[in-house]
Amino acid sequence: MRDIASQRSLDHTLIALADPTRRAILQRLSEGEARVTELAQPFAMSLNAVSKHIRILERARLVRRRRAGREHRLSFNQGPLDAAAAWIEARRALWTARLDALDALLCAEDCAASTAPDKVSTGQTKKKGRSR
Amino acid sequence: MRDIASQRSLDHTLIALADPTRRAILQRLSEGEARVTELAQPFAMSLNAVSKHIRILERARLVRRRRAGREHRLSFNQGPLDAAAAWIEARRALWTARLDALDALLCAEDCAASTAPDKVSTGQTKKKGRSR
DNA sequence: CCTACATTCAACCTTTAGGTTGAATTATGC
DNA sequence: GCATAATTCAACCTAAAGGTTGAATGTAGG
Repeated sequence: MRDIASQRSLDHTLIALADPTRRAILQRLSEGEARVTELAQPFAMSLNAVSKHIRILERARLVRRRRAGREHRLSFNQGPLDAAAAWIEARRALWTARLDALDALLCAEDCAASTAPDKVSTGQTKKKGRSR
Repeated sequence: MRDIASQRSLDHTLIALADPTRRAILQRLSEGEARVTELAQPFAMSLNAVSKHIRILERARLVRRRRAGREHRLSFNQGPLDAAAAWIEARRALWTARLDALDALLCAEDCAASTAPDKVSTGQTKKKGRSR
């Protein structure tokens, strides 16, 4: 039942990352705090548009806001990236495992049927040329 | 000028990942090939809806299609995940580097100003309790 | 051949994303 | 106090996402 919440927050994180403007903002913030106007400056769009992007980054908790008088200091928050990276890594691991199993199978066949063994006995079960 | 293309493909990858249905489909496919109907079966939505999700996964090149008679065999393609993981890792690295630099600064101050040195001289410049 | 299956295409609906402009809010600094 | 700066709020637009249903396509198999 905790799954459904982390599902949603993963959604929010990935949605937030899936836009070049927002990725640029995050890039900037990963180098240090900034105000809204500063963040908006490099972009050929209204301040309002950037403000909305920031809200989406906040929804994903990738960005935090600290009100300091009339200006808002935005800062990067790494946490959600970890979850996203973990998800991606898990699929990669699964897939790699599967390909390795396949390699093993193919190699077993090869080893059994092969009539021209060229450096065959070196125990090479590792992932090698498989397309990917 | 190659950047703009890889930007777009990163967009497509992250957009594709930013939906729970599509992540579930990818999860399934990372365990092995499947047909459209098989993929659709676990979901409480029309076959058509799933078909559309698959098209988005194909646009991101996360899924490949092999027509075999009247049925289409879908398979997982890991490549785009690598790019996404790389982007995420780069921001994490930047951020971590920055926090470490900050820690170093703070520690330098602490070391200079501290009047109640409790195990101070142990050369602890490492990242420790910083929030994250 | 003809039916039944696997899949997409086409048209439609509703919600959200991404952007605009203009007005409201709130703090600063003379 | 008052102009001005830093933000957001509100209303609107257009396009895309995510879903539906119904018809079209193409292949399989008795």
